[in-house]
Amino acid sequence: MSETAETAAFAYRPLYAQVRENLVRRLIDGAWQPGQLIPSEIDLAKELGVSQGTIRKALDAMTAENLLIRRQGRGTFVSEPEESRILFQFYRLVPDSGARSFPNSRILKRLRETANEVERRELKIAAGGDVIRLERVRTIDEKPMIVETISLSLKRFAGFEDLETVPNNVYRLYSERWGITIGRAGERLKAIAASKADARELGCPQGTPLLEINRVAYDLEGHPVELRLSRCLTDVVHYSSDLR
Amino acid sequence: MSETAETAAFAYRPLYAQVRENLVRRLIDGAWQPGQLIPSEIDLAKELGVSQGTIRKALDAMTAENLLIRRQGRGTFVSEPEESRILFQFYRLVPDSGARSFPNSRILKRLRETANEVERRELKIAAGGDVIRLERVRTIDEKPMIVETISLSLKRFAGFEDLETVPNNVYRLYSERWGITIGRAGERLKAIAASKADARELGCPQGTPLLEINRVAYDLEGHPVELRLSRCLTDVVHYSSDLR
DNA sequence: CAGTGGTCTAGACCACGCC
DNA sequence: GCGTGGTCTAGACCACTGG
Repeated sequence: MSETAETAAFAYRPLYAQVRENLVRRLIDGAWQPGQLIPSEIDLAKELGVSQGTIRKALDAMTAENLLIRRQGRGTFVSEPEESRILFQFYRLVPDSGARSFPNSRILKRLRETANEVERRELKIAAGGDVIRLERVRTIDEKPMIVETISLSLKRFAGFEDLETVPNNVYRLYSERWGITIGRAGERLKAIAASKADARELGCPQGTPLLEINRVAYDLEGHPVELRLSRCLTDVVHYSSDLR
Repeated sequence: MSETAETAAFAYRPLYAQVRENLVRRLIDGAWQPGQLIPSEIDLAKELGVSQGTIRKALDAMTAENLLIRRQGRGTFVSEPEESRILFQFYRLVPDSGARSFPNSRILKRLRETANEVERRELKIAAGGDVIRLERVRTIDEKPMIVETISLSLKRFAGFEDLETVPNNVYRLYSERWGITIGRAGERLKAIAASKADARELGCPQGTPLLEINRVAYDLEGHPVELRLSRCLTDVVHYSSDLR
């Protein structure tokens, strides 16, 4: 561990940051699987030759990033994408009533296409590269609420075409089938008018104001993985955002 | 400090949490003013009779909440509401180009009214209580982009009626004039159609899709302070949200 | 150079979960 | 009772700032 600090005199990096990088690498490489109990602080400290306090600082940082979950008396676990906390981490549309419910999905289309300009730019796909384009409608209490298009690089998600079904929780699918964990996402929101096609799927008049959510999701290494364009009816739900 | 821990056997609270509470109180009471250099870790440790590490943990927590700014070699300072970091903390509308610019404001109305039902509920105002209602248009590069209504409890903001002018940055005004610091805010977003009045102010056709932002802002004690309803044209700007 | 916050260590004790 | 993470302490050294 410490050799790195000594040889890297050009750019000083704290020990705990190096430890964190080492441990995140284990998640990326799949050495530590979602749900798994990882070694105790003391064992990790012995293994890496640093103090327990330094290990703790790295683990605390990863916990703050939702990569790990610590349970006093039990141990430290790798976060699972199906946990409700993670489930809602990337899903900010909530009913006005406040009760958080998760939508169901119905797939409209699943196509393999050549990546368009936006997809090439956002997903860093080379010219001529292919994408999987997934169109689906999401319903809350049977009522269509969201129509969305999901784009994935076929290079990154080899074999997506051959899947029999696409589950509701695709982030869990990414994790289980391709070992890709979504670490963070950025969303850009606008208000738009419903197109003819959107209106048909959502059962609303053409031109109805919709909330457009343009999401790019990134893996643990910070590479863009998924592009998602959602159009949402917001008559009985809203997008919730906390500023602090 | 420690007496609290001993007498409060019913509900254990870590020392650093008690220290944090003690220090936040100094901000609320105005003993520590925005921009001020606060005592060093060592001095605080001596004063409160705890170790430097415990002080550090409290200060780090407050730094994470944007209440303090720590500068290695210089000291720890109280955050100022006019700093650009804080300025953009509560302002998530950015030009599609990415260059972050701050809008100007033009006041349309400033009224004293009896609080309506929504204001009473969100701002915890008793029946019959009064509010200041502020209507303004915000422009980016001279172009009207946002029309918004700000509601404040008159009880909390005594003398607001008598102000000669209302500045663009009202959070700084709250801080300087009434010693109220906004600590966090919650926003609920919807897509709506422009009303006749909104359309006139924004120079767009009636029915144009607008992004509606419903914000409740809270002070350091967690009490609601400001209610704000914004309607935004999102043709050249978008609302930016980071999920992690 | 002195003083500040930032890192790292070592060790003690506490609260919690499980057997 | 034992092992886990959580808290608290004390002290050393490093990196940065300003006079």
